[in-house]
This record gives sequence, C-alpha cells and structure tokens, in this order.
Amino acid sequence: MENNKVTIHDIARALNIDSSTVSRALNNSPRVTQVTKFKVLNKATELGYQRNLMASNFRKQKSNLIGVVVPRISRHFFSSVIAGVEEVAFESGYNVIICQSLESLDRERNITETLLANRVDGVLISVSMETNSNDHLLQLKKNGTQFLFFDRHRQISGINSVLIDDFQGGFDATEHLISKGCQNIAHLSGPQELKIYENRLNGYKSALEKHHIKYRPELVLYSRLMEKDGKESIEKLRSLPIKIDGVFAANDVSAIGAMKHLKKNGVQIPKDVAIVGFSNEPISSIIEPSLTTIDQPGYQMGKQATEILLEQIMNGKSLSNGKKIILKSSLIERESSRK
Amino acid sequence: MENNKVTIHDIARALNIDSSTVSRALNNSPRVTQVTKFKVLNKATELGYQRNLMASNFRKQKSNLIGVVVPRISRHFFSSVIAGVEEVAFESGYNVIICQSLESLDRERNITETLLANRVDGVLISVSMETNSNDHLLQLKKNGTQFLFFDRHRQISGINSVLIDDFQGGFDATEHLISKGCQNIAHLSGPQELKIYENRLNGYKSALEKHHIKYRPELVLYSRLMEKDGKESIEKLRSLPIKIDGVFAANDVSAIGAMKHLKKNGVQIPKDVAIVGFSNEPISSIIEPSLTTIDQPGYQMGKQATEILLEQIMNGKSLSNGKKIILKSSLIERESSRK
DNA sequence: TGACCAAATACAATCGATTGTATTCTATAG
DNA sequence: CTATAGAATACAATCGATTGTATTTGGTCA
Repeated sequence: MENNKVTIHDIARALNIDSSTVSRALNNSPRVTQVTKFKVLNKATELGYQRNLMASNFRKQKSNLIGVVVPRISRHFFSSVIAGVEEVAFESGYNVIICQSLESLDRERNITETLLANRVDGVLISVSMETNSNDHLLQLKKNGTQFLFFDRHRQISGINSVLIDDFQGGFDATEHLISKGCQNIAHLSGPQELKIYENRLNGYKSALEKHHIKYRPELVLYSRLMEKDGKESIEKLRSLPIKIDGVFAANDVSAIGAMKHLKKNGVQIPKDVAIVGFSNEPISSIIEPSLTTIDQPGYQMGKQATEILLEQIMNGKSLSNGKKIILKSSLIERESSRK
Repeated sequence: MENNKVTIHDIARALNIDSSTVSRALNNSPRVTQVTKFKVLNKATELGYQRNLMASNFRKQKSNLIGVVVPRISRHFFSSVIAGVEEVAFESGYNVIICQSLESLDRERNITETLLANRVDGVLISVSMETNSNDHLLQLKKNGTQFLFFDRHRQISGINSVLIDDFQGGFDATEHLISKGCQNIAHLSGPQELKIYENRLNGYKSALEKHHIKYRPELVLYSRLMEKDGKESIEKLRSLPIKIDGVFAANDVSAIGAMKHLKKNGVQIPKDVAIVGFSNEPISSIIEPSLTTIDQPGYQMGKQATEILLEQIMNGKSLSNGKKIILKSSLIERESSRK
C-alpha cells in the first residue's frame, strides 16, 4: 500500500547522523567506521530501506541499462542469444532492455532513438534485413554510446562484432553436400546488405570452386528466407532445366519451407535432393527427415558479446578497434543429407 | 565522441530565457507562447538536444519501465507473449525489462528484488514451476508496485490475471481423444502448485466423467514436463497392466518426448496411441505425425496483459480486484489424433 | 596540558528536468 | 494616463543519492 519512501535521509535522521555518512556506509566506503556501518545497515533493514536506483543512476550518470536489438525475439537463435546476454548482464548488475526491429529499418531507427534517450550504457545489435544504411548506428557512435554487433553486422570502422564464421559455415555445408555426391547444388540466400548472407554465399562459391564445380548464378536465389520464401524458391528451381540434387539454405526456416514443398511433391529427401540448413533451430531436429544444419552457438555468443560490451562500458571506449570475434560453427549431420 | 551534454539549461542560456520555460516549451505546456515554443524547438534541434530520461523519470518518480518475468525466453509461447508486451509498451513509451526465472524460485525472488530496486512501474509475471510461496509477490504488492499474472498464476487476493481457459483446454483435449475412441487416456501433468496444471487436470477429469469413463489416478503422471519427462512418463505408463490408447500431455514438449519414444518402439500414432499436447509450439506442426494441440494465443495475451497493467499504473491501483481475464483457447486437430 | 595528526563525520553542491509560486510584461478599459 | 487583469516568463525548491571539501573528534606524544 504505502509507497516505499524510506530514503537515506530517513535513516540519517533516525540515527542522528548525516545522509552522506549513510550513503557511504551503505556503499561500504572505508571512510565510515564498522560500528556506524553496522548501525546504518541495521536501521536500513528495520525501516525497509531500498536504494532508489533512479536517483543513484541519475547522479552517477549511468543507467546500468543495456539495450539489445534483435529482429525478432521469437526466433530461437535470438532468444538463446538474449538468454546469454541476460545471464552476464544480470550478474554485473545491469538490466537489459530488449527491442525487436521486426526486420524493419524504420523501427530500428526508432529503437536506437529511444535507447539513446534512455541513456543506455551500451547496445548490442543484430541488424534487420532492411538495414542498408548506417546513420542511426553512427548516431550511437557519435553519442559515445558503446555498442557492438552480433551475428548480423555492418561494416563500421572501430566497431567490434561477435560473429560466427559464416564463410566457413557456408563452405562446410556446401562441401558436405558435395561429399555426398551432389553436383547441382542450389543456394537460398538472404539480402546481400547483410554480411552474414554474403559470407555464406561466398563460402558456398568457394567450396564449389575447390571441387571444380562450376558456379551457376541461376542456382542462387535471394529472398527474406521465410518459410514461404523457401517454398517459392524451390518451386522456381524445379522449373529450371537443370535438375538440382542438393540445396544449401542460409537458414533453417527456409530449408524447412523447401523440404515441405519437396515432400508434398513426392521428391525424396535426401535420395533425390539433399538439404542443409543453417542455425540449428529446434525444429530442425524434429522434422522428418531431420535437417542437417550448421550449429550457431547463440547462448555463448550472447555471453561473449555482453562481456565485451561491459568491458567497453567500463573503459568508456573500445579497447580493440573494429575487431571481429569469430565463434566456431559446426555442421550437424542429420538425415536430410545422409546417403 | 563528445558526450551529448546538451541540457535544457544550455538551450535556456542560448535563448536568454529560463530553463523552466524551456522545459514547458518542450512539453508543449499552454503556459508558453507559440513563438517561444518555436524558438526553443529550433534551438533544441540545432544543439542536438535530447531529453535526459534519467533525470526526467527521476524527477517524476516514474521509471517508465515494466518488468516481465518469465520462466524462459526461449520457449516460443513466452517469446510470443513478450512480443505482444513489447508492442503495447513501446507504443506507450514504456521500456520492458525481461527476466528469466529459469524455473527457479530463488532466481524469481532475486528478480523481484531487482525490479523493485529499479522502481519499475509495473510487473507482469508468469511464475516458475518451483514457486510454491507468495512472499516475494506480496512484497511487490506491499510496495504498491502494480503487477499482474499471465498464464501461470497464483492465488493472491486483489491481483488480476490474464489466463487462457486451462480447464476448458484440458476438457477439450480429453473429450477430443474420447471422440476418437480412446478409452484408456493417460495425462502428463505438471507441478500442482501451478493452477494451470491443476486446471488442465481438472478439465481432463471432467471430460472423463462426462463420458462415464472411470478416472484412474495411476494414469496421471506428474513431472516438470521437459522432453525427457515425457519419455520417462510414457515408459512408466507402458509398464502398467492397462494398455493406454490416448495421451493428453499438459504441454507440447513432453508430448513430443512421449511421441519420440513411442515411435522408436514401433508404436503407431495415432492408430495405437493418439496424442494431444498443449500450447501449439511451432514444432508441433512440424513433427510427424503432426501434433494435435491446444492453441494458446500468446501474442494476444501479452498485449492484453500489458494494456491492463498500463491501466493499473495510470490509476495507481487496480480497478478490477482479482479479476481473471480468460482468453479462449482452441483445439487444433492434427495427425497425432486423426483416426 | 596543548599541539597535532589522522580518522570520522558533517556540510553543501550536484546531476537535469519538473513544477508551484512569484514576478514582469502587455494590453485594455475607465 | 493609470489601474489592473491576465498572459508570459522567471525564480527557486525538489526528487535521492553521491562526492569533494570542510569540520569535528579522539588519541598520541612532547
């Protein structure tokens, strides 16, 4: 009922000492005697005192807030990252504000604006599929707000990123299909504004090259990689004169869209067409045949990104300039490519 | 680089007026002329002013923060709820702090403590499986922090909840199985401290009763409903002398655990055993056979809960005392019960 | 005893925006 | 031309904790 209104001044008054002493006692400053600290702590408990973080943060010019911007919370990969972020942040006394861009650049701009107004101490961001400019990100930089990218990054000088090795992932996925005997391998790629898709595509190309398979641009389709995009892409591919026998999709969702369509049309997986996805979403192990995919360590990525961000916040600047932390990804072979 | 340090005082100085006038101008107060407002707004843009929400919130004794406590972000149902919360909160200028209890009461206590210290304006909570006491929740109440339950609630007088109709869901699921000819229907239930599981169980019992099927306690198994719990439960059930022909699981994850085990052992679904889950997780439509389940409108639940919470915050109190908003759930028939 | 040092505590300003009250300004009526 | 209402603006306190500086206290040594 009654607003918890106990302040350090109330404690000070009750003990007939100054509020500054109370403050220092509560913060365990060496400038206060053990005896006084004990009295203050006791009285604080007695009165049910709780530090007003709004006041404290304001005075210290530190919000103890971290903003996390993701395209969509409900994507398992991102919620794993967030779980990792939470873990590290919470331990260090930071709160996390989570924002969804829903793949919209407008929303993303809006979000960075809000985060700035809230004076967050730092921002972790994985950009939307629409993000093809850096102005809102540069605004963060100009304001001195520490931030870094994870997963979906853009090239901005001096800004760190925590990524997985998308090139290697794309390479591994493609080489895996080749090792299974596939020769006409299609690739479902995403917006090329995003480095991750560019890199996965490059990995794909590189694996083809290594194995002396000609790269055919018509086998690479670009979309936003939703389930229906996977379906539509595979339809287009099947209308081509070339008969594809392998598909490397840049995410699991589109891979599953493709699989569903193939199954419905009586195409056998992996016998006729082998498929590899990307991200290791939980559904990929449940679907039948289970989907071979590239595992992305989301939880670990979240933890690591947050550790680096907190370090940047502590130092008021990034120690490593424009560094890319590359986390290992690994191929998980499942039935969709086992032949 | 340079800290955005422009304050209303800078604007005031530049225009040779008082900061209070600037403040009122920026807040569009009727006490300031249009001319002055115009000048202030212009100068603000010119100097790159951004309101310091830390200061503003502190002064107004309002954090504009909402805390959301969920067992686990990565569960699709909860991330959908959060998406709904975000949506409504963001529009109203609130930020959302998301916390995971990870099904631990200790963590949940810790979290409410932190949220209180951060002076959040309100809290939405879906309690953990371990939560068997209300002390930490009563602390919120005592502090005058507005809060309400969604999905997993506890009985506290005067506290509102947004729920789905678990009883009806349990009833529908069970009756559906009966309508498919099942006679020996097992139920995988969760901790009875949680009303939702109690209610789903009651729905199950009620449906049996309506159709004059004897309720057998040995067919109801209690667990934390993880995938391996589903597997273990089904193992136990299969060792009973009674041959079960239907399973109603209180969530999809445990249903899938059970399905996997049955399939591995050559039991045909739905021919030998029909299965119904609960929650309509994305995997449930992907698994084969696809899983009949009860749809929970998570996104809508998040939106509605937030609307009510914001109303409570506005009024400084709950208008409706201990009201339960019950959202409709609906059975989605899929292959796991189609016979 | 008095001087002096260090330890403990008190004083007071501050963070930036908000807001109740006081003051100044302007225009109009008498 | 002055009195005055009402509009516009200025003044000043405030939110609660923090922190640099000033003051007091207590103990030690000459």
